[in-house]
Amino acid sequence: MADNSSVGSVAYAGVYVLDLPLAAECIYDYVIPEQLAGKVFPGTIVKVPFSRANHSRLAVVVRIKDSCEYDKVKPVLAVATDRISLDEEMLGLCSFLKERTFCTFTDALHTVAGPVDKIAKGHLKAINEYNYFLTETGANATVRGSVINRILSALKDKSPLTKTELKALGAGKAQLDKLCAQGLIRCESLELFRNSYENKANSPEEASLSEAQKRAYNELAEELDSHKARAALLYGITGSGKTRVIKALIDRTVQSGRSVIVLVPEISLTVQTVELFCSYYGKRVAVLHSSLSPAERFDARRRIESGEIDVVIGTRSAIFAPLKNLGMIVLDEEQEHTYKSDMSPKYHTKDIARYRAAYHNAFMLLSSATPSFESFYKAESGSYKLVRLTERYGDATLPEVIIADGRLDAAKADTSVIGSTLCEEIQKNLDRNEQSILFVNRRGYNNFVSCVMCGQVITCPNCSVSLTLHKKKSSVGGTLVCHYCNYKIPMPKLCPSCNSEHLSFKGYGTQLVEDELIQKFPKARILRMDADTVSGKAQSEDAVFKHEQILNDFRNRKADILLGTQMVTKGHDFPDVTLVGIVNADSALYLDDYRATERAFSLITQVIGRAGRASKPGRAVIQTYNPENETLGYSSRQDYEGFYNSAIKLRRALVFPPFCDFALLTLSSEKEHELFAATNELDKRLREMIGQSGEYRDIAATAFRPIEAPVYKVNNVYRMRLVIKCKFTKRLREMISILLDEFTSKYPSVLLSADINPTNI
DNA sequence: AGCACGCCGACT
DNA sequence: GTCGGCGTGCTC
Repeated sequence: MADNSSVGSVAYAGVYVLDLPLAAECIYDYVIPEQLAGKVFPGTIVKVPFSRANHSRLAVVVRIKDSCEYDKVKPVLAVATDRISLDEEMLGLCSFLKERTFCTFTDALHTVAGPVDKIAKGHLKAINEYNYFLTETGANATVRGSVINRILSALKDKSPLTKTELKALGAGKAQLDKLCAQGLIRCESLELFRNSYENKANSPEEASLSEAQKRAYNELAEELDSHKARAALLYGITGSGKTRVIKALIDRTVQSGRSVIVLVPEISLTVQTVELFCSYYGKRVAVLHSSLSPAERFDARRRIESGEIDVVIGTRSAIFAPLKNLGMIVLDEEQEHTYKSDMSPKYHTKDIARYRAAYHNAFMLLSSATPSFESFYKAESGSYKLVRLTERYGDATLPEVIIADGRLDAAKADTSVIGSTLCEEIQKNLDRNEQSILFVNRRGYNNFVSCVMCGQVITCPNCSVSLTLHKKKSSVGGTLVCHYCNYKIPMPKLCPSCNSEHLSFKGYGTQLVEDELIQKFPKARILRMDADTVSGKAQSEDAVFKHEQILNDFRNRKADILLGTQMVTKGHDFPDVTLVGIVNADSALYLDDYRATERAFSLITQVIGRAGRASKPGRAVIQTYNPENETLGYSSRQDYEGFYNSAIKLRRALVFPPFCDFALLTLSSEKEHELFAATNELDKRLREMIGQSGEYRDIAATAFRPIEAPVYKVNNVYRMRLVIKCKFTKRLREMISILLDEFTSKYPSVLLSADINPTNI
């Protein structure tokens, strides 16, 4: 134990020890020994002795103080690394994440600063390019050993040469080291950054802004120039040219010497936007997204930290890009659910953006054609500046929307998935040699296989969902696939439970629609884009590539019809597409989530927006059995504000977001009995806490009864949910923390996690 | 008595 | 998480 009664000022470091479970995590105090005086600051990564065994552990210093109540303080062992430390903003972000998402400090640290522990241990290093120069001694030297001679004469021709180039001449590491030691050559290492986007740089033509765009730009520039942590919502209909306005604002920010983060919902869906920015800003831009390797990610961080980057573009984790002097943060398509992290820490990018904007006095710009109700409400009520772009740019006009009533075909006993109206429109497009896009909500062929005799649906043995049939065009057999755990079996010929050969196939996905298209339009060239055609694994690097390839093929007119899932609906600009079809709008409209209509509106509006983006007029065919549906009406008129005004009344009346928050507690376990016991006790304890005489009766929260998760079992893990309607205050966070603490120790086999304002309820 | 095993609680 | 402490219960 340190003797802290001696003279002089004794300093203590308050630290978070890494890799502790949530229950053990708190700020531990360690005394800073004399030899480390002046070397330990908030943000320093240190080694400390921990637990009875005093194993050396990594820890992050979060504060320095000159006294300490605890009487058994141990000393800090050492500064773990000088390669990396956290600045004030990063430390603040870690605490912010920990407090609001109930994650461990270590989880927060990884999210904010990357694999700090690996970097500290030297597992992740920059790749160095070694350059060898000929010294004066070397230039005058005459050597025989044939390899050495070759090295020197090569360097006499051209200096420097890289290690790789010299190795090609047969030079080994030992020989190079020896020559260096003899002073004949000298070596300089240069950090080499792996940057896969570098080759995308070129100089595109500058586009000038339309009058409407200029007005929007001027209004937003005023907010940007204020150097205050202001926020604005750029609400612009599809095709109004929001990206041009944003580009102009980025220019302005960069010109004023400040940096920018541009966030996009998904890189593979926004390749065009990313390429556009890369081409404008060249080497001053860094691209960050989830399919980068740890090494590429590390390099990108180094480039950003070194100050050579003005613009970072990326998906949600790019919000943590360590840019200094941030001037603006843009969230493009701000309503997209991908901005909410689905893994611990379950943060919302917008909250982090607000934090960083406040820290830097930067401007936060949200942009969307179909803003989230939360954002539009804030814009309407004045906390965000609201800027509208209400006309399509250039000659483009809004597409004509045709609602195709599926009941009419059904009455004619037509069981086709592609109804008569949509068929006619596709045919017209094929005749005129114009392109069409079809949106189908689901992948696979049929998503329900059941037995006509015994009624059993073939389900996944690991999950409580039906298996989806996947098969090649018009072939027999095929594979049954679970879309949750990827369990696969060959399609059985007989019912697995009663051996009957009468199986029925219901529900359809992209593969069946593709098949039907081939039958109806044998001459049409069709491209299908869904998770299966893009790649087996949707998140691999390959996926980005295949994605791009399909889209490029379509843009280059190698196909007449592009058919696919959500992927086909996002901001791609296809000038020759004059028809879009939504094969089944009902599947989006009737979900039991309170935000289902909001999402359906957004989806349908986006799909419609794909048609007629250039000078040719476009049409959109929406197939539905509910042509009178209100949401459908609003989206077919592209009337966001009408939709918002009607829906917000209901939200207000029911006290739903944005007028309240939801906290979702999920309990999961492989052991169903223990899950039940834990769920009941959690329910009881929660009601006690917020009840009449409970210690948290002041927080005005309503707890709903625990229910099974929408998919009760996934990968043999059972899941129960408990929803609390509340205001997300400090008191509420405190209560949830206590619940989490109590339960992790009491039910070790049950995992309890909290998610604030989850994307689905 | 001596030790294997499992549960619990502490960790600055 | 990881460790040690300590109870239980079995074995030499």
